[in-house]
Parts: sequence; structure tokens; C-alpha cells
Amino acid sequence: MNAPVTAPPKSRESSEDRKAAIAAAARALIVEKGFEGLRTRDIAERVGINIATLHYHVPTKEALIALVADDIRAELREQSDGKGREHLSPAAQLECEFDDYAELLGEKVALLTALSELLERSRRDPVMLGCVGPMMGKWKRMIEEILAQGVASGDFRADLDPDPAARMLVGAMTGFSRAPNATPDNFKRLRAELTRAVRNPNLPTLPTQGPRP
Amino acid sequence: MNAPVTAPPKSRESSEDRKAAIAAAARALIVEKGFEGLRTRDIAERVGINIATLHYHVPTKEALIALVADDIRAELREQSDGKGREHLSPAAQLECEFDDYAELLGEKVALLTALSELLERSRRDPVMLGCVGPMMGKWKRMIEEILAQGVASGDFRADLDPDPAARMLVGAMTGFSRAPNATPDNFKRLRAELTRAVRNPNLPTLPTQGPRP
Amino acid sequence: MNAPVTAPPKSRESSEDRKAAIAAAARALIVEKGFEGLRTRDIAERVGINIATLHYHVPTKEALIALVADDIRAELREQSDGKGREHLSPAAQLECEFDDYAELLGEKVALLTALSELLERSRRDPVMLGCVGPMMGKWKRMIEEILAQGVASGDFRADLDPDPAARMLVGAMTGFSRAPNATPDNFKRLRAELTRAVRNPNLPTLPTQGPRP
Amino acid sequence: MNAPVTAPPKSRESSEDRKAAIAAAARALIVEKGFEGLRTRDIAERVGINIATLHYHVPTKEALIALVADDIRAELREQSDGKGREHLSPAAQLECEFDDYAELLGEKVALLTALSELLERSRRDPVMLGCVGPMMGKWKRMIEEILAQGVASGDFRADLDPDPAARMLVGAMTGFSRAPNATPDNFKRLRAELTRAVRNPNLPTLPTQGPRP
DNA sequence: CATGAATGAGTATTCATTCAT
DNA sequence: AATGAATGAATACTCATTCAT
Repeated sequence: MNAPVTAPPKSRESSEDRKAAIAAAARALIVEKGFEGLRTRDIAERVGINIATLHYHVPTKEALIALVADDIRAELREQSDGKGREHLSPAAQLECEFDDYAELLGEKVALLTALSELLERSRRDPVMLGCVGPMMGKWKRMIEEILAQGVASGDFRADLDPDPAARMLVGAMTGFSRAPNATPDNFKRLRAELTRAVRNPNLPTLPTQGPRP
Repeated sequence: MNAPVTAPPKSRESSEDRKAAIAAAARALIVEKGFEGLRTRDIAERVGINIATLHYHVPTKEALIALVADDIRAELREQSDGKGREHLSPAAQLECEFDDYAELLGEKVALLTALSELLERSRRDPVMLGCVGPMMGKWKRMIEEILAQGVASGDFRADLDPDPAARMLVGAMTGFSRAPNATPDNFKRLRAELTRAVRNPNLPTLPTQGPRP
Repeated sequence: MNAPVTAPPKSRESSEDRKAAIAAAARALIVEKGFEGLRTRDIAERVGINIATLHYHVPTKEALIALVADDIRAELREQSDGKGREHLSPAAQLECEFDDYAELLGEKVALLTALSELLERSRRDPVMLGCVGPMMGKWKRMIEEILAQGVASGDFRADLDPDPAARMLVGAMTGFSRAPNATPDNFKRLRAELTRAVRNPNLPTLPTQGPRP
Repeated sequence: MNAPVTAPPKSRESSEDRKAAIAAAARALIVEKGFEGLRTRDIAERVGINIATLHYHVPTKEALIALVADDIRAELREQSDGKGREHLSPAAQLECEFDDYAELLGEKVALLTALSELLERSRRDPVMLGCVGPMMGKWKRMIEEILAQGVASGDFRADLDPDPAARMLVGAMTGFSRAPNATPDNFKRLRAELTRAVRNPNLPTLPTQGPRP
């Protein structure tokens, strides 16, 4: 209870570990079976603890789902936070966004899958909306900002409308991971197309032109 | 009552009606509560029949979900089938696609919501994938075709790659209906942006220009 | 309705046929799955009629079971009735009884199996007891009679007590068909043993003696 | 309460107790209503627990039936095991077998009734056959052994064939408990008859002679 | 912290039976 | 005589949650 700030007692840390393990197991099960097939017993079994123990750490299923949502949000924030790319050109910043998503697609597909489930659920669950909504909103706004800067700088089309264009980019990426044939190569083609879709056609030099490599 | 002589007997017609009513109720409940909260009892209650009667018409929950998927597919086919727009210019055909989606957004949002649930589920349910996959594939291919024609005709950008561009458009529309603030006005802005994203910048006349109304 | 004695109208005969078909199907299903797994729907399906039609002919499941019991009783009576063996020696009559059972074992095992189910059920179902009890009682009494005559005639042991001896024979035969390895050859050995068990040891001539290797 | 140190914790012992209580209740219900009328709800109610609790201890109905079968086997083994009668004469050993069955008839009729149900069921349930088959086989073989020894020692008829004779004895006893009028007195008469049926007629002294007491 | 046992409310499915046609 | 549709009452089994230890 009166633990020092910098060194929480082992027991408490262990408790956090348990929660993390529970969140991980729950997330994996959501990916495998959806919310539909999410059972507290299965989570407990996967963590290797008793159901009662699970309920000790996470009192209700609702709290558990919130935990998963937070866990996902935290993991995504890790990637997006403090990248300090403001000094880059808007076009370069956009490419960085694509890189980020490519990385997710390559190494953390399960995260994207789980996120998609959360997003779907958020339509009817206000609590979920409160968690996922800001997350998605932040992403969209970040891209919107980059686009607005790019329009101003002349990197992007002068007639580009940042808000719907950001929706377009986010939708294209999100939709990509939802569709079949979501191969790395196909993502390369997609990002190239997205790049072309926003860039200023009046720019003299055109890097990596042509529809196919 | 004044049915033609060749009409099927009332009992059999009634059976089809019941199935349709069941499909409709199930679809509505999926929209309201997701697959997670889909209960056969609730469906029966909404249709106004006994649970046993529900099972008389649709033997298992799995069959029921397949029925819903088929029902949705049938309704979507109605809209897309036999529109005979091949004589229009690619740009006009694309606008028609946007019109179609706008119509869905306006009058059949529930259909889109349900479809999104099916799509999500299809990731882990092969049966669902077998139903939804072709549906989405057909849509994407149709747009891809329009884009390819438009590139050839000069309507669209010469450097446009039809496959990823079609993914982009589909993703943008699908993603739009999934996001908050999916107002008709926002869709207008989105489709305008999408139009600009694909059109040939070298074309002299530019219809409905400018980023914001 | 006013049909002549010797030629009932086709419709009524057909009705009897239906009942017979129902009884046969029910009996077969009892053999396959026991009373436990007996479903009216399965019976109807096997007969090739609608469940409602089944209920038209046999109003309740209870009546159906009674029908099966009667059907079995009738078939067994066919075999035992009017054989007119009173003129034979008791020993010969007993062999005839064994022959009868051997025939059942060979050609109508299903009948015996069904009968065993009925017998088991009769323990807790008075109606069944009312049907099966007399049947078994009659059989036992018939054998008891033969044994008593044989004791008097000197064919069988002088110290043979007809009542328990009849129980023994009936039990041995019934038990045989219930046990595994109920092969024809094993029944031959059993009947030989039963014959030896009751015969008068003081009789001079001994047919087919020895246990067999 | 004053359990020794090495005793298992109360909770675990309690679990075994529950299983035993469940097995007992299930057995009683099988006797009363047969497998046909065996309902998990009734068992739970009789034990005084919730249905969910029943399923906690015994996951499926199939497992429950297996539990009952094992329970019956265990109880029967108690009686037959380690009686150490090898030093007795074959005739005396056989009488002991009759005594054992008489005891069952007198004090554990329910056990015999349940066993008969299991036996009936074993015809169509391989799992049941795997449990009941060996049980009955062991009994038969034990008697067969006694008979073979008795033939060798001169206690029993020289022309007695142990295998069918054992079948006869087992069938007679089993059949006795299945038939009506299974009174203790009638069993006395039956065992006397069985004794006479196997004994060597050439033996000088004849205990308890005469057909009726 | 952890767990074995317990449970109320449910969950899809089944079954014998009924009824309008 | 037959049937498609309908149903009340089960039926085995599940699930999130609680509690004594």
C-alpha cells in the first residue's frame, strides 16, 4: 500500500504482470474467435490460472474487455508517440505513416485484427467507443494535419481536401488489412497508389513513378 | 388472395415468408447487438413465433447465420445487377458507383452495418468467407474494371494502378460507414475527394471543382 | 364401414398395413437404439410418412409402444401355437422347445432383442408387464408342464422340481441370447448341457453323450 | 475433523463424496425409470445440488453413465474379491456363489436391477460393453472354473461341459431376478435345482435331497 | 493471492403432440 | 387419410460470477 514511487513491491508488480498476461490472452482469443467466442474460462486457462483468480484481478467481463482495449491502445501509442517527425517534409511524413502501418501489418497483424474487432464493437458499445474512437480520431487527425501542411507546402494537390482525404487514407489502410490478399507486396502497391493520389501533379521531379515496380 | 392459378399453395409460400421474416429479424438483431448478442429466442420473439417454430424453419444457428448472409447478398445483388452502364464514360460509371453507395448509406445503413459484421466474422468463419468474400471481390473487381477503362480512355490518371486504386476506393467507402460522423454531407466531400484522386490532371474541363462547398 | 367379413375395404386394410409398418419400424428402432433412443419422428421417417400421419394412426407414444408389444406377442404366438406335440415324449417335446429357440436365434434375433427390451421395461411399466408377463409366463409354464410329464414318465430326473427347473431353462436360454458369443455352435453346446441337466441318469440308452472337446 | 495429517484436504475429499452421491442417485433413478427416464436434472435434485454443479463434477451425461457403471462394478468387486475359497470343495464353492447371489437378491436388488439395465444397454453402447462385458465374463469364468474342478474331483457330473453349464447357471440366476415371483423362497428352490442339475448322480451321500423343502 | 466448488440465468436444440387445411 | 406448420415443455449443457477456505 505505502510502496515507494520508484520500486513497487514485488507482489504489486506481479499483479500487473498478471493483468498483462490476462490482457494478452484475451486479445489472442478475440483474434481467434471474436467477441462472440470469448470466454473467461478460456482466458484463465490460457494464462494458467483459476477462473476465480481471473475474477480477482479483473472483476467483470466488461472490465476485462476494457482492459484489452486499453492494452491495445497502449501498444499503439508506443509506436506513434514521440516520433518527432515534424521537421520532415509532409510527403516524407506521410511515407512514415505508411511505414508505420506496414510495420504493423508485418509484425503485429493480430493487433490490427483485434483493433478491427474493437472498432466493430464500438458501434454498439459506448465504453468501447470512448476508447477506440479517440484512438482512430487521433490517427485520422494526424494524417489530416500532414495533408494540410502538404497542400500548403505544395507537396500535395492544391485541390486536396484534408478531412475526406485523411478518411480516404485511413479507410484504404484499414480496409486493406481486412481484405484477403493482404500481402506485403500488395501493400507496397497500395501505398504507391495512395502517394500518387495525393501528390501535386505539377511537381517537377517524380520519385518512383509508374503503376508497377 | 387473387393469386394466379399457377401460384404455389399458400402453405409453401408462407414458409418462404417465414424464412424471410426470420432473416430480417436476425439481421436487425445483428445490427443492434452483433453476433455476440444474437439469440435465437430474440429472433423468434421478434418474428412473433415460437422458438421451436424457428428451428422448424431454420434447423441450426449456423444455418440461420448462413441465411442472413444469403439474404444480404441477395439484397445487394438487387442493387448492383443489370444496371447496364457500360455505355457511360468511366468517370460517369464511377460516379454511379458513388451514387449507389450513397443510396445505401442513406436508406440502408443497417444493411451496411450488418455487412460489416459479416465481413468481420468471415475472418474466422470459412462458410461466411465463402459468402462474403465473393461479394466484396465482385465489387472491387467492378471498380477495378472501371478504373482500367478510365485509364485507357484518359478519364483517369495515366499512372493509376487499377488494383490498389480499387482497394483504395472500396476501403475509403467501407471505412467511411464504419467511422463516426458518417453524415451525407461528409460523404459528398469524400466522393469529391475520391473523384479528384483518380481523375486525369491533364483534362481541360473540371466539373465540380474546389475542395469545399 | 359395412365391409363384408372376408373382404375388408382397401382403405381399412391399408390402415392395418400402415400400423404394421409402423410397428415394424418402431421395433427395429428399439433394437437399434433402445427405448431411450426411440423417437416418433424417426419411426415416421422410416415408414415414409409424416409425423402427423403417424399420430393419426397411433395417437400417442404409449399406444405405439403397446402396439409394438402386441406385434411381438403376435409374432411369437405364431411360432408356439398349435404345434400339437402332445403326442411326443417329454424329452422330445423339450428338444422341440430348444429347436424353437434355436430358430429364433438364427432367424429372428431382432425379435429376441426387442423382447428383452420389453422385458426390461416391464419392470417399471405395468402396461408392458401386462403384455410381456403373460407371454413369458406361458412359455415357462409350457416348459414346466413338459418337465412334470417327463418326471412322471421317467424321462427326466426323479428329483427334478419342475418350477425352478423351468425357470432354469428359460433363464439359460434368455441369458444366452443376452450374452456375447451367442453363436449357433455355442447354443448347441448349451442345449446339450440343458438336456443332460434334466435327464434321468438311470436311463439305459444315452444319445449324444459327452461334453465335446 | 480430527483427520490425520496425511489426510487429503476436505475440499478434495468432498469432491469424491459428491461424485459418489451422484453415482448413487443416478443408479437409483435408473432403477426407477430406466435409462429412458434418466434426467440430469432429477439426479441433481436428488443429490441436492444445482444442475451446473452436477456438470462441474461430471461433465456429460455419457460420463455420468460411465460413472454409474464403474460404481456398480466397484461394488460388485467388493463382494467377489479376495474371498479365498480355493480350499473348499467345488460343490461348497458353488454353494458360496449361490449364497453370494442370494445376498445380492436379499440386500441389493437395486444393484442387480441396475446391472440388468447396464447389460441391456451394453448391446448398443460399446463403452458400456467395455465395462459390463468383463464383469459378466469374470463371473461366468469363475463359475466355469469351479465346475471344471468339480468334474475333475467327482463332485459334479462327469458329462458336464463347464462352459455351457456356467452359462446355464449364470443365465438361471440372472433370469431369476428378472422374472416375477423372485421371492427368497423361490430362489432357494432354484439353487437346490441347480445343485441337483450339476451334481454327480453317482455320489453316495446326498445332502438336502427332495424337490421341495 | 489463489482455488475448488457452487450456482442462477441462460442457450441452442429436441420432442411428442396439435391443428388447419 | 395425409401433411406442413406450429408449439409448450423439456433437455443437456454453458457462462459469468460468487464464496468459503
